[in-house]
Amino acid sequence: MVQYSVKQVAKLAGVSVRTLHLYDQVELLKPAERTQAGYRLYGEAELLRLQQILFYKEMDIPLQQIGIILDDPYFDLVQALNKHKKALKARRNQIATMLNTIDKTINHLKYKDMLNYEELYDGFSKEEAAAIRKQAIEKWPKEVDHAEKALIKIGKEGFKALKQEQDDINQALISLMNEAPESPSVQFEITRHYQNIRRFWGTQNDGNPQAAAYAGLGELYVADNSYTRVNGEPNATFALFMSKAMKHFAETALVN
Amino acid sequence: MVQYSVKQVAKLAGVSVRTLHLYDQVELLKPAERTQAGYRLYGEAELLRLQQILFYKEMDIPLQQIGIILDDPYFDLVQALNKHKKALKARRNQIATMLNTIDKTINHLKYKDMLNYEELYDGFSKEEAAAIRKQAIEKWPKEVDHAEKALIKIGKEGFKALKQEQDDINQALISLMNEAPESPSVQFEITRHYQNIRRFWGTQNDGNPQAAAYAGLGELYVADNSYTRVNGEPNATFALFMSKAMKHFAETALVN
DNA sequence: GCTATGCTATGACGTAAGGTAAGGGTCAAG
DNA sequence: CTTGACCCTTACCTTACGTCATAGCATAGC
Repeated sequence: MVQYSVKQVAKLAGVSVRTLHLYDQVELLKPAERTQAGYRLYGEAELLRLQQILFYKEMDIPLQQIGIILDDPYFDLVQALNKHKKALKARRNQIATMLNTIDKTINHLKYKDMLNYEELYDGFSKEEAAAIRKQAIEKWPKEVDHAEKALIKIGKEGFKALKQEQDDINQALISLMNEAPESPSVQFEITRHYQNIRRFWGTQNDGNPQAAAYAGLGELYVADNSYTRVNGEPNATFALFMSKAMKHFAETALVN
Repeated sequence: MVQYSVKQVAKLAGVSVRTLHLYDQVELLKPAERTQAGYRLYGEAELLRLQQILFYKEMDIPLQQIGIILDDPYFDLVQALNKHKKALKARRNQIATMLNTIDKTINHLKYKDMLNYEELYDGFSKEEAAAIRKQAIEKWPKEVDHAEKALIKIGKEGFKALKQEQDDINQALISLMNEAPESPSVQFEITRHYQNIRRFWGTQNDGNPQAAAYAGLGELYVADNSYTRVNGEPNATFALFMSKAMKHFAETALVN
């Protein structure tokens, strides 16, 4: 009968001694016996059980559950695994969403100060050009070319009109800042705001993806309020107001 | 100047009161002031900051980091986000691996006792048929049909030969159980084992994916040792031995 | 027998982001 | 003046260990 000490087991299985102490304490893996001095001694059977524990641990199954799996012969393992699988999938989707948000934010920050496109957007202020370009990049991170061609196609006059209307809408919204973001008057202007934004975003699809994107843009305004300016100055309160109004709009008007 | 109590802020932002207490404690979000009685009072600015906190929290960024992002104007946010993105991607891939393992295990468990295919595998024992079918399903979960057609195509004689060799290899390995799993003699038999298994797995691709799959099969043997039988009885020690030998083989011989 | 070195034991604290009480003030309405 | 809703702080619980701190045991060399 071969016997192994904690350190030997730890090395064989690639875990720490502390882990073995813990597993002993929570009754997940007890040593086969103890020496007079209290040293833990493990046999082959325990090594096997440890392998099984690690097998399930690889799937991120909590230790408690592993104990049940290994000790309760009537446990419905398939059902438990399916449930766990569902949880993992949810987590995976959540991470995918976070990655999207991060990408958007990075693009946002990266191109925020990119103000050197005079030759392309000749005739507009640097700030205007950068704003347009940024919004394009946020929508089509890898298709900036396409976006810029589209903007050029609009032409200077078309773009100026677009910009004029955006300013117009902004002024209207600023004057409504004391109203509730959900109030009809605000939501009316928000509708115009949305329509105008959509021209930059193209018209590929409508409904839910657009709703989420629009609400997300509102959140972005809050995270970086240099976007929402009042009389040329970044204004945090206006940013918050806009994000609330946009969120409300997305959740009501844009629900398909 | 509008003031909000904890409960009001909590409701507005969709967080718990406890969370506000915590953020106060860790200096992430302090109330604008306190009443005589010690009640927390928040203003619009704090509401905005809370929105920003939640914005970053959505990306799973730790609170400590969020504090730095919001308070240190020289913090390189883009770099930090890129780093975080990398971590998230790693986590995503890890979850993908776990989902694969779970799928394999579920299939393994599900079809383990499916022994009613006499008509298809006529002439072989039920156990043999089930074993074949299970391995097929593990490799092609959604292409069992195809797999079974392939097996039929091999024909009874071919299959019997395959089975014979498998038994042969098993006997050889059992007799080598006292050797080290990494020893040349064991690894030689493992090579045969691998070749034979590969016939069930097809020959689509070789190299690393195969290596991981083979090592994974070894782990599966440990998790359910009814696979590795000695004289018809499940044998845990043999399972452990096999998994070690297969892992070693995968890590040395199968490295491209 | 003594000691240096290495292994082992238990106990306890820390981690992240809160949940969940316990025990006790505060405030406005009736 | 009481009631109910709200607020406060303190503190323990969660996961799966890492990291000491302190102290007992084992073995090899002298």
